[in-house]
Amino acid sequence: MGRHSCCVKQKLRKGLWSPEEDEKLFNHITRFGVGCWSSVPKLAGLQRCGKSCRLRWINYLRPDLKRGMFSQQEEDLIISLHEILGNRWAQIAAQLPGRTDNEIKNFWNSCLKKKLVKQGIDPATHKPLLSTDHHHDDNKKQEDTKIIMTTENNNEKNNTTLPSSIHLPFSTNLPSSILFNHSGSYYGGGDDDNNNDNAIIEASREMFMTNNNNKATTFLDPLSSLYADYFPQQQQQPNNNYHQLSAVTAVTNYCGGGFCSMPSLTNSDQGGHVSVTDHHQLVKESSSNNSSSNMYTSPWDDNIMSNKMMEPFFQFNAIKCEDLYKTSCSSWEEDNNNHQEHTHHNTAASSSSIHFSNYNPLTSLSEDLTAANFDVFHHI
DNA sequence: AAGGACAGCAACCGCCCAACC
DNA sequence: CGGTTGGGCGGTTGCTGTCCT
Repeated sequence: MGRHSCCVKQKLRKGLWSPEEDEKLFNHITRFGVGCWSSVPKLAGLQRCGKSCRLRWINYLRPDLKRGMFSQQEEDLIISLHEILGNRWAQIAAQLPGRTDNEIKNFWNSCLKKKLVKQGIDPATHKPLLSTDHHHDDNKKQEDTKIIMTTENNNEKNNTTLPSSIHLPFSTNLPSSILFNHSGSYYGGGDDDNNNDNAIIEASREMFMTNNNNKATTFLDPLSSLYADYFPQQQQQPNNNYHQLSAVTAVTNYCGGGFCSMPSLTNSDQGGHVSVTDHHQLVKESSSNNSSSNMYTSPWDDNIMSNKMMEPFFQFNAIKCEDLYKTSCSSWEEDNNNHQEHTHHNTAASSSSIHFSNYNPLTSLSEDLTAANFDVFHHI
């Protein structure tokens, strides 16, 4: 059968997706939904085949994707499912919410397969390898166990090693609900300047979105955990400069067509460098008729994750954190040296849609930093 | 410091299948 | 009923970053 007809057309781009392409696709799908993929490129203004768009959406842009490393539970589940299902990655992926078949397939081929072999298990049959080497025994198993534990311990103790993408453990840092009034004043969370230990974390809880005309609204707050991951010493060095850094929470009005001024929607900059993207989903808990407050709950609440009201979504590019950090913190260079893994972002490529020039890290105000429909609020 | 080897992963390719005409 | 089209899936490739010598 060969190539799809949609791919036969000339002048179709191939290879890595640029942030601009991602944004176009993201805007299109969020606005019109997933329909006929073959028509998506034309409607979205992309020089890609529909298949490529579909793949990009499913494997990367979809807002419900879980990112970051596989947990031990996920790993075990994949192995178990593979034993039953074989290489039916799509079926395996169906059992792991937020994971794509491609991701699982890659994980299997790059890690799990080798791990099983090391443990003396045939990854194809999940039975002990019939090897002439009878020493795939306790020593090897212990070694493997050690490797796994070391990795996990590192993740827990030392956040300086970032995965290529992060699944934010948001629920651990966010209050269950945050109250704001309609002007964006902050009512909830905590921002105790006298207790700098958790200044970033506490302050980053500030987020706000007004609800317009009883329609769905979206917001994102990528920062409370991003800071914990990006600048872990923040919590260890309460007197450093970091607490003066204000975090920016981008807020936009979904119904107002506000995606147009979103920052880059990709975590893959053009150089293919590592960067971090997170997707956040808003749950508007209360009816907008309740004028006393707008209450938002953590989108990661399991009960709410199944709630249809969470449909609108956002994603946030951590480059913004870095840009802001550079802008705001005089000790950037110093920190930069300590976080080389974090510095590969092509910030120039993706910072065009948001400007920090007017940003005052020492005040607590909100201002419209970008075009219409894109509001930025910040805190500390 | 340089370069080769390796690992990880995004994206493409080719095939299958179902829906539609 | 056969041809066409489009979506889905698994295998594979190739790029990039990291590690190792």
